[in-house]
Amino acid sequence: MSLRHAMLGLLARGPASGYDLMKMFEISLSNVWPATQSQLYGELGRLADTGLAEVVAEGPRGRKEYAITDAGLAELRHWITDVEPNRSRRSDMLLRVFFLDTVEPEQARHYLRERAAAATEQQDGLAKVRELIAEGRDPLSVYGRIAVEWGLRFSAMQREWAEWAVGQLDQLPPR
Amino acid sequence: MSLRHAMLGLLARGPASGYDLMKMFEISLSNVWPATQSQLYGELGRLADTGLAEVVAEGPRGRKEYAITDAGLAELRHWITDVEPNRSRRSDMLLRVFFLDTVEPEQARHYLRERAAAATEQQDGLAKVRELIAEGRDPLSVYGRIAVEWGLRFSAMQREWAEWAVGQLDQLPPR
DNA sequence: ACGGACATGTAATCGGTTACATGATTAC
DNA sequence: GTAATCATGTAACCGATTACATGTCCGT
Repeated sequence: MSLRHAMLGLLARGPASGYDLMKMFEISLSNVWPATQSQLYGELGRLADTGLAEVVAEGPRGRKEYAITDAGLAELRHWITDVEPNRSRRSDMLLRVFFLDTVEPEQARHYLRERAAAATEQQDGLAKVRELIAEGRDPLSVYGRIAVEWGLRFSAMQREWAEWAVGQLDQLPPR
Repeated sequence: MSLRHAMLGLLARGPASGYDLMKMFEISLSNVWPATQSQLYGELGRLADTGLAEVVAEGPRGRKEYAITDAGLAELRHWITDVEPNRSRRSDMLLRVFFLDTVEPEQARHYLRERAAAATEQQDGLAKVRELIAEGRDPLSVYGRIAVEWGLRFSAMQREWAEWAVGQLDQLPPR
């Protein structure tokens, strides 16, 4: 139930409407926990029903502003400190590697080179993000940089791995 | 629709029953694309309906052995070479990092140390797997080693990142 | 004879995606 | 006036998980 906790996390920074949350997800959480508009409105209702958030203001166009409750904050903290993060993650990229023996070695090589290129691209994008948030000693900046650093290290690892893997293909017997 | 392709990939190595596939998923694919028994039987039916696989033998206890068809092999190869892998994905581990400012710095430190420990554990497990499959120039061994290497590099990266991140927390102002 | 492995299936539920549907307010 | 943005909601569908349900064969 991580969507619920992602929403509680954002609401912990201040009251927001469904529409506000939607933009926050797009801007800062899209790489870590994407969510659709439908999902957000549905879950906001459930959050209010279970007392983890409440409507604190109504505005134009039917706008409803929600705030996290004490129970919601407690639930958020419980999730962060007491719930073990999921270990395994599905990867269709890696799944293809398992079955690369069903295509020509030349296509396998191409596949791995493409992975390296994609990783480089991602790395370049994140490097720019890091520059933008290089300042700030406040908790939000510090934790933001830690998250971005994960992405940078991940894409660097993936690029190096893919380049190494291309070299490994020389071991293959002629087909 | 990666489950379908994972199954086609396994069937490409030879005919198998639902029960056989189940064990193969548990043993070799559980870290990359877990699947449940129900899912496998359901998808096997659809694979047969759409002509990507077919029943080639029936055995005791109602056992049905499936083989990949030419259409299935074509679909598998198409998926490997022409379909772009999903780039990023959901990580509740990283999501928690975004909201570490809602708990005490000491708990944040603990969270990150636990990530480092979990990564070390995973790394040790994979190192043992690598030893077991160190031999072999055949495609299956080569691609298997490439996949395991990804896991090793990933867990190494995660451990180093988590250790680095703990150090970053010294930047935080006293709470 | 019996237990463990082999073997297949269905139903309920859940979280997520896509598409549909509607309308108010604001800036130009 | 009108286009962009703000704003909320519902319905259908899909893939994955959990639980239920049933029965057979093989080794000891």
